[in-house]
Amino acid sequence: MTKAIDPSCAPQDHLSRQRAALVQPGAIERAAGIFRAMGDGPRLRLLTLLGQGEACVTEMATAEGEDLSTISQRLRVLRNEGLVSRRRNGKHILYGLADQHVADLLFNALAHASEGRPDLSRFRSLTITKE
Amino acid sequence: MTKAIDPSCAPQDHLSRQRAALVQPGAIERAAGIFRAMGDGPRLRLLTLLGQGEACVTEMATAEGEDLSTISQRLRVLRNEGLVSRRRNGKHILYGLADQHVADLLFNALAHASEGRPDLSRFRSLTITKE
DNA sequence: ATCACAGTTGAACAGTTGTGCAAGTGTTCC
DNA sequence: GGAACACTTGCACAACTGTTCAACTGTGAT
Repeated sequence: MTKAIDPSCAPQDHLSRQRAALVQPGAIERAAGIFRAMGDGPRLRLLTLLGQGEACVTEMATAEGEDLSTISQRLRVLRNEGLVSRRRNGKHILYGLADQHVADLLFNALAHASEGRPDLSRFRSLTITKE
Repeated sequence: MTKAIDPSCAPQDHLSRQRAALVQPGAIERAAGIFRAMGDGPRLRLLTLLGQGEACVTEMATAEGEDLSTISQRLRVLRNEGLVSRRRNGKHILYGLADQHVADLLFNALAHASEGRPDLSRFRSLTITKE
């Protein structure tokens, strides 16, 4: 194991000291958890679905052409990271995006992924005007 | 396999039709790839490091107390998703955040993860004023 | 040209994660 | 109460991912 010693590529290493002051240790791990939950195609599709408004599990299952159980499992991951809200409405359970931060994250990534003409203006307005 | 049929929890399913019009199919997969790359503690630490300015691999290795090879492998994942820039400077190779979108994503997630008093104002200004 | 330095890459192994199935809640309606 | 509906959860298995080590590439100095 060849550990690295003495960079010498920068005047002084401003890195390790400053970073510690900027973000508290736990924040990075939690942020990583959020990204990990969003870092899956099927799960991200669910989030974009919810970006257009609340939906029940059955509704999402039909939209995705998937088993109810599968959707529920995906939602569990998103719930564990606090990305979605959940409320019961009679027989159904309605899911939605947890807050504006999540909608922003979603919008930002889609914009970056679309690179150019995403035509997400309608999507953004839909999610922003939600609360 | 119990496929779901007929939601009946919403007036009509506005979901599948609208979503297709909003984001092109490939965008979600690419966005998921971005999130997946950021969804790892060690890799995300690297990005926050780069959020404070460019750094060479050795510098990051010392800051993280890791092997050079390990850091390089992590950077490869970030590079494959277009999250970091790379340029040679003599013996060293300097990495940086690819663009403002990445910095925004990073900032947003850290803000959401810190929930309250992140004190990220300095971080944001550092990354925003970069170009 | 040779040596040291800086970084990359491929392969193998261990740990993690997504999915499908079966069995389990909780709610509404009769 | 009981049946039907709308989910949820635990488990097992396959597929993926991160790390490590060794070998390799490219740059700068002697």
